[in-house]
Amino acid sequence: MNEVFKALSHPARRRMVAMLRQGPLASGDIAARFDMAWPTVTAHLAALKAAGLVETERDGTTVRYRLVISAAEEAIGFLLGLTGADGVDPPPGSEPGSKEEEL
Amino acid sequence: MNEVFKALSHPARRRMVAMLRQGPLASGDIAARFDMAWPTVTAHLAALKAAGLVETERDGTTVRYRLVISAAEEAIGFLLGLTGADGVDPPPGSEPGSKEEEL
DNA sequence: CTTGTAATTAGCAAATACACTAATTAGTTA
DNA sequence: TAACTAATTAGTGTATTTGCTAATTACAAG
Repeated sequence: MNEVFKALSHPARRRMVAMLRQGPLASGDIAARFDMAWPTVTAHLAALKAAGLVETERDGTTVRYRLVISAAEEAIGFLLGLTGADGVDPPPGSEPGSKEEEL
Repeated sequence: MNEVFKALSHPARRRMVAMLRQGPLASGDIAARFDMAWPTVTAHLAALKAAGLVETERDGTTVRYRLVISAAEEAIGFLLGLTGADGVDPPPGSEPGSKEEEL
């Protein structure tokens, strides 16, 4: 959960995640859409991967990155808890018996 | 939006936000629940305030912090876009005419 | 106006995060 | 094996973040 929020704390990484919503992309295709060096992009992708937000698949020499929705849903769970949306567990400590994985 | 995600990228700040869900709290009351120096807590609260996630109100010598839900909803909007939830704007670039405030 | 409590600001050190270039690995093809 | 493309890893410099202690501001009461 912490890794997820940390990963989403950088605008470039949020852009990457948004891009991948439309479907998997090769590392180089992603890098081409950013105004930074490819290795920098690789590092950002590695952060997303460490957070579980993306998965990779190798196809020949290219590596394709795919979005993993379930990881993003952790973050949604936390935020929806804040809004008081019904049917969602309140944040830890606010009520007995919460999952305590969060924060 | 960026400030919001950056603010939520630290576990202590997420805890603070979660605590405030139950209602406003004085700076000192918040600090007392953390294992760090009060000025450090003040700095975290300042980050939350800069992100628009909390507001302050002075009452005598005490300063009370209150959660601002609407700021958190920005982040929710981004994340819900990722999940493909219906009725939510897709992330910028994925479709023409999106608001472009995000990322 | 002095004292006491609440809270923030200043100033600093240590740790993280970011971006770059150069070097390296992985895989394909001649 | 040599050459070429795709991608990552290494190494480095700088900037930001995080936490601390000490000093300061803001109010209320005596």
